[in-house]
Amino acid sequence: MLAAVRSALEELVKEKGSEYVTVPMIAERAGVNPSSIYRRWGDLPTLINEIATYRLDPARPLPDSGDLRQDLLAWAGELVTHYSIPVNAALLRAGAATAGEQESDCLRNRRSEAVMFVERAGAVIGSDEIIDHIVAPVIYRVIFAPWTLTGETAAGLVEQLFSRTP
Amino acid sequence: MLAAVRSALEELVKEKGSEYVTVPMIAERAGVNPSSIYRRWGDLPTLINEIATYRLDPARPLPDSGDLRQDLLAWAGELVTHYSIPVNAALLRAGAATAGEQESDCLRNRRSEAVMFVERAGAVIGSDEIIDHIVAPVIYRVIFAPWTLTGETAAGLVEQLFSRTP
DNA sequence: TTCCTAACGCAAAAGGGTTTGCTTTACGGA
DNA sequence: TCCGTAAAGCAAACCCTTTTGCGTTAGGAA
Repeated sequence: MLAAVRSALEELVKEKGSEYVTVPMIAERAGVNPSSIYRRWGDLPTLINEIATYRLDPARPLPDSGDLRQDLLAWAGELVTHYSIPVNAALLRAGAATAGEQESDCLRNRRSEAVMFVERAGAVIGSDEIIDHIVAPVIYRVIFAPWTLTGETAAGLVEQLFSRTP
Repeated sequence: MLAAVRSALEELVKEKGSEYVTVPMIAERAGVNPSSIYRRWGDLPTLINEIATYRLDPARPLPDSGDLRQDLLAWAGELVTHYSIPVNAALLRAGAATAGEQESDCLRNRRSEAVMFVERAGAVIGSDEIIDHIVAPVIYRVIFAPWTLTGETAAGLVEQLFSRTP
């Protein structure tokens, strides 16, 4: 059932936007009963939040070429590719609405990945800078200006980050 | 009526989060009839989007000291101050959910302001860089990690932007 | 002042979302 | 195999949201 609900939600969120999706809609598309969804998740925002979280597998292998810049380039490209898929972008937007005072899972993973890169490379660059100047611009574009997200976005951001004076 | 609805929505969005606000709630708090809201805005997402837009007055005077860096610093500080107010942050998050294929008004203004700075200063820096490395990090923090938004955030970002090799 | 129009209040009705009690199914351990 | 438990289906009831028709009010133009 989880799988059916997940893909139903993904489809609907892409088709209509998360504000216009309802529990009965999801239930019908998933071939389950609305009451099953209510019992399991309580309400729609909770459901959306949970589904939006289980994306971009935290256990996937990270780039490890030995060169920080190379790795960041691959990693950023991965990020862009992921959110270029409309479903993922829509879920991110939905997650943004429910984010708030505590860190949302969506991005905790991104932060910890950034920390790992930095530690592995020996702090030539700060993890905050990776978040501010690579992750943030990408996420910002995904949410507010998806059409500015291109194949060159990732490379451009990494290059700018590395062109700063040391 | 617009004013009453606006402040009612702002209060409720701050109290409950935008997902849990309904039209009748807003109507009651604003002292108006729900049907008036429906006739004027059509539905809740539209209302939220419009209210979230009319913030950070587009007609306000922009910093103009003659020095680009100085101006950007003041401008970024304004942005941070604005979104440090919980109501404004909540409205931004709500707006994020409804943003999508066309540019949301929330940030069109920011973009045009950036363009103005660049033109006035004679293109020593690109407007895209201002968006990517100042606006985006701020907005990202507002939405996903509000507690990382401090008094030094704006200054730090501007400094980093200017420390790049020309 | 009078008329016209647009916006709002009011109330009833329609529609859809949510809750709830009960039944049925599926799975795992005696 | 035979329970016992947890999850899901089903259907009815409940409640809130949304729509709609109509009366009222406010503001502007003749």
